[in-house]
Amino acid sequence: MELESAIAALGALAQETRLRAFRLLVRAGTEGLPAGVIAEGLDIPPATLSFHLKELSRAGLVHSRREGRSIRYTLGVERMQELLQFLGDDCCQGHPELCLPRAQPGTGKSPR
Amino acid sequence: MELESAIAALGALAQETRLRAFRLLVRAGTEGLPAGVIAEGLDIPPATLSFHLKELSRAGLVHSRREGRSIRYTLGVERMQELLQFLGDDCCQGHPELCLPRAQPGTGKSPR
DNA sequence: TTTATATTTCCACAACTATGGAACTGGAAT
DNA sequence: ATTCCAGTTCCATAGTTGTGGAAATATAAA
Repeated sequence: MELESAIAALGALAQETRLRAFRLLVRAGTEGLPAGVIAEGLDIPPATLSFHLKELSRAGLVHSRREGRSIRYTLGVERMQELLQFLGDDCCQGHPELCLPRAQPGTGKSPR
Repeated sequence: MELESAIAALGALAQETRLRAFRLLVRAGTEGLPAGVIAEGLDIPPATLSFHLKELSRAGLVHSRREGRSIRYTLGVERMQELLQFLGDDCCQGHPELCLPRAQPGTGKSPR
């Protein structure tokens, strides 16, 4: 991953509304969620959500497709993976134990 | 990790100069680097670097200590780990293979 | 074709962020 | 004490980002 795309991805996530939307999509898994459901979940006006989804989309962190009259958003998994990889790069090569989290079952507070 | 600190960390990294400085520190490992060396490596004026290091520091992504007349910066490993963990949360609980990168030896282009 | 629903685009305004020169502070050397 | 060196703080300025109402667009239903 290039520096530029990493910056775009990090910038996209560095904002409350977008980070929340992103996490909803992380949890929604492969089927994703329609914009309206996200707006409702976050309790923000549609214009505002649309602005933020566009930003996440520019960064490649979400994808969207029309589905009847709604538009369904899904997580951009590849980009997310690249980002995590990128952040860990080089650190891990010297000290894997320090930087990369493992998929640890019981560790996380899950976000609500 | 809380949403707020995640936003602070992501925001701190979402800027070219800071992301570069951060990566220098990732590669520098536990001994870190004095500010002057970073400024030189990034080729920016000290006032500008100072501004950015402060930002990284506010986010907990770097630590600093005076050492003679220079100030040595080191990676804030714990915070970095928390952030990676946070981004993977919930995704991993359903589909570990999708989200978390493993420490893969031959995969990375190393950043320069 | 008219009407309703879902979402986006447009726009203006306020708030925040980055840049770097100049002045300042802390520590070491003479 | 004075001078030098490393880094920080201060400040003005330019640029970027977030907000949400109103208007526009696309699809589906009556």
